[in-house]
Amino acid sequence: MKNIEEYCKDKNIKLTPVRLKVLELLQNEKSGLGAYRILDLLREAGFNSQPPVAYRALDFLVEHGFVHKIESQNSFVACTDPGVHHSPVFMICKKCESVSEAPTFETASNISDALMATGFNVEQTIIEAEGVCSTCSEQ
Amino acid sequence: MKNIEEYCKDKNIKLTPVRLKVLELLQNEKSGLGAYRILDLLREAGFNSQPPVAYRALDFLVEHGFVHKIESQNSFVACTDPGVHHSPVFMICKKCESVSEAPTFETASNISDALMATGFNVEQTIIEAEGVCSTCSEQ
DNA sequence: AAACCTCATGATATAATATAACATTACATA
DNA sequence: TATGTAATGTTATATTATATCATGAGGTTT
Repeated sequence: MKNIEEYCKDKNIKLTPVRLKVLELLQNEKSGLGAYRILDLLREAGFNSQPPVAYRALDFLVEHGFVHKIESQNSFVACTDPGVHHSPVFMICKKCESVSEAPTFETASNISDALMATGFNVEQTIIEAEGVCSTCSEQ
Repeated sequence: MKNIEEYCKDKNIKLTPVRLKVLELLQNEKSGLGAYRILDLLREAGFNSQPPVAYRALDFLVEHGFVHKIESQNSFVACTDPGVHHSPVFMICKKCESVSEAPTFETASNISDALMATGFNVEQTIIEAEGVCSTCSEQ
């Protein structure tokens, strides 16, 4: 959170009440949350609950790297390393539904390198692994 | 196509007219097609055009690896190497909108290895790179 | 202070993507 | 023929996302 507050101050952008609330909701969850789930939770917390409210907050948070979208789920998770530019790799557990961001491996950027070598100019990568997390595997 | 026909014969599964048509539509496209675009094209070709028709055909084709879903676009592309099990890596061009399947790099499976080493049991990976293709870069 | 600008929010409607559920058909084979 | 299974037909609806226009809140300029 301190990273985020500093980042906002530096860039002169505003973490308004809705935005902050959405960020907190995501930070309290191990799974990804869909926009309409977030909307429900916002309503419970006394916020206005029309879809654009949630989507605008999410757009803002994603744009600034505070939140990531999980494309294979149409869901959102809080970034575990906000303010630091990175190419996230997600591990999605089929059993407990947790979504965790893997520590950035060299191999992630190796993919970009390999693609770049074929002439394709990579700007962004989306990497999501589905499987079973270590905790669930042990059981 | 020969691969696909053999595969179907071997596994005793049926490439019915709608399924074949959807596959052909995708094979003729460099971009990903959305389900409702496919639905329109099916209608033009004289097929029944209710959403489940397209989604069922797509489910079948994806299940058997003849088609891949591009998660970041909610679109579908024909597989360039059907019948051969692989973890595809897609290159999505922002300019011409082409979607191409990268030749399978070792680095792709390296990601799995790296994640496995952390204790996460990978079953499937989704890897999509957004950027500019070599053709568009040259211009 | 008044006028103005910009960004954020409010509010309504609708677009785009996807599936549930149940009825019907087609074809293999017992 | 009857019976089972997979595929298709059909209707309705769920889920995800955006367009559009109106209003408000807070600065900056005049």
